[in-house]
Amino acid sequence: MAAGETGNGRGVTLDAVARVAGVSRATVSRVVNGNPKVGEEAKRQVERAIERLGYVPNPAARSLVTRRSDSIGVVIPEPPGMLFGDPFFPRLLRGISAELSARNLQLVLLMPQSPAEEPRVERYLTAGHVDGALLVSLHGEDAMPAALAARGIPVVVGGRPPGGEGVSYVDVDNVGGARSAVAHLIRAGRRVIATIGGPPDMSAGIDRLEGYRQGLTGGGLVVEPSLQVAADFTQEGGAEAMRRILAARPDVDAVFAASDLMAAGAMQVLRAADRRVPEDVSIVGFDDSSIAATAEPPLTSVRQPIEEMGREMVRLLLEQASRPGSVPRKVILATQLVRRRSSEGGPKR
Amino acid sequence: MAAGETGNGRGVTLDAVARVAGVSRATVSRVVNGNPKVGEEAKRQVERAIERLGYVPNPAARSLVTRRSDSIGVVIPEPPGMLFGDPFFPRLLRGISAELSARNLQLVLLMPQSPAEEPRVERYLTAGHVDGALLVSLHGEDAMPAALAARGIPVVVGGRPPGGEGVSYVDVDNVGGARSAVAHLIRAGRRVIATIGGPPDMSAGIDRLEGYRQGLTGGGLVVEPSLQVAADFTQEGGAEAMRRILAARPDVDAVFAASDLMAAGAMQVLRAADRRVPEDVSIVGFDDSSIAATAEPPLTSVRQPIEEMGREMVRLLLEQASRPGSVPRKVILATQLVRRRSSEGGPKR
DNA sequence: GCGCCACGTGAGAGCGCTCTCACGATCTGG
DNA sequence: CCAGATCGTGAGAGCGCTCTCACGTGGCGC
Repeated sequence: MAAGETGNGRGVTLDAVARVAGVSRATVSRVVNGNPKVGEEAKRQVERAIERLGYVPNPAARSLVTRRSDSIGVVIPEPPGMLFGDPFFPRLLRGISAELSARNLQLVLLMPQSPAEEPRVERYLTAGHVDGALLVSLHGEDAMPAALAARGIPVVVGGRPPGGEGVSYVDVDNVGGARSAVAHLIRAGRRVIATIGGPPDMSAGIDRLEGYRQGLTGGGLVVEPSLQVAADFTQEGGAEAMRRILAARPDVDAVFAASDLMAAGAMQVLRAADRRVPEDVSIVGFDDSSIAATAEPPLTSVRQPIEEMGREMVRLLLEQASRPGSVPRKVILATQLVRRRSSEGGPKR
Repeated sequence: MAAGETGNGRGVTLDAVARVAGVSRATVSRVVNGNPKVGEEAKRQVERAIERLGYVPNPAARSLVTRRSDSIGVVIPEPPGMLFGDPFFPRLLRGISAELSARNLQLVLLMPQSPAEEPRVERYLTAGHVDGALLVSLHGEDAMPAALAARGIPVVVGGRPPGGEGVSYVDVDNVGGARSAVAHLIRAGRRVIATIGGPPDMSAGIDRLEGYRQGLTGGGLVVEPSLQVAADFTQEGGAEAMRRILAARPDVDAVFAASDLMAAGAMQVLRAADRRVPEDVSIVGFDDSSIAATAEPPLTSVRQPIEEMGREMVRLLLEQASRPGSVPRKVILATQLVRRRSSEGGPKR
């Protein structure tokens, strides 16, 4: 009686509970699902029986009749996940997970490790395993959002989809973040401001470049092609870009890098070229990842609310699922400039 | 006929396929599941019908009868996941995901964000949603592995569980990695080697400290308490520990930090104290995370095969699931020292 | 030439749950 | 005091699939 009384619940069915409680299956089901139309006495009996038998509903059986799976798929293609070296990925997942578990939904993670695996993922998502899907944005045009939407499964994309905008998405304000970074540099007296951009086929790259241009124009400076170099978000790419910039424009006195990793690469090159940061060249990165605080000097960077992005994706998805056929919506979350030493003080002159 | 012929498969049942193909449900089921006992002609007909109708099996219905879910749960408690600031977490997930999808299994991610959520997770795992569970190791004693095992659900832990060893686990060779780091420092002529350890309630902390001691002893040096300071794997913790070490042992000429983040913190403090790295003080970290390469000077570090750890966890889990009641096994994966500038050259003398 | 053995196939019984519907009992209003 | 509404409950019909079992049918050995 001490132990073993409450089994593990596996194999205990609704029917068994009903028998023990002396009621019908329907009544037990009502109790389990919180249906108010149950008498006091019956409810008590059922609860006791459930407790005693350690009953746990069989999810498959339930799902079979309700036609819901109570879980949603999160698709993160391999390369982007790794690119942002830093906690981007875990933080996004964390936000998504938090919002999901608050609603008693489960998270099925799908990581196609190559384009070849995408059909598999798509098949999985459309087979009814999930009630909706969250996709993190991908390079260039991606057919998946549209394909899923066409099959009637609710979809929300994280990060503005580079292709069309026929799908709901959540993104951080890349344009605004970049703009404020540049404005900050101008305010500090910098006048020859270069940018190391991201890949031109990713919206984060495109939008941050756009913000850079707006920042210059807004500050009364002119946009010059010789000050713009695209890279790939990696440290090595950032270093290479910085070399090119130094060669073309030795008079550069500030750099806005579209990622912290690229900023770190740029800083190495500047150091090798005997340019002091921030005295000779000011630097601002993007992401406010852990290397920003670690760098020497600590890197001014644009912080993005990644957890919040995850949460918002879930909210948008559920909203979408609750009324099918509604028009795609987009949500843009504000970014924030975090000032550190790499952009301190005015120019040397 | 051009479009719309193949629907999305939702709502198309086995029965519908059977009718179109002119066979029974059983035969269709056989074809779908690759049962060889089906005639050529029938098989062809069925395949055609499946294609035409866009049939996709209903996972819930299948799961209801097979009593398998074809998915496994991965439990990652919040704090540890974030602690290793760097790609530890995504990389592990990537390894797990790769191995899982090769076997056509799905990954359900559970991130209890506080101990209060653990019962929820446990209930989920035992309700039959998953065929097995992968847990990443946790602080101190954790009841979950035992609880799950008791309820008959296969479990594999990532990282040696600090408590008992009554459960299968996969870990990297923390002891060996730390030992080789210290051996490397000794070989370079260092004699006063301090360590900044991890939390003493985490196996990674314990084992790396043990490896440090073995390294010293193996190199003919003595283990001195004044050279050992425990921290929490964070950069700030590493900095604080370094200050303590400098105060107690100004003669220190090398530091083995149990994480790269702590090594970075230590380097900042050394720089502030006008000690050159590596000339005055050599440093080796652990994890070989992205900040190791980014640091200035680049940080020598112990690399761990994280993806492989994920893959191995899956293998072990499936092995365990295939024969229930088998004894717990453990798998230890080798680590590798990656040399960079932070430990270059001999001592200054 | 007859029994026997594959072999391919179909009928049908569930898997455990939800949900509609019908029913008796109790309550309300005129 | 009775019609009608209200409430709690149970019976039963599936949800879509797998799998056992039994049933032809043809080929083979002796």
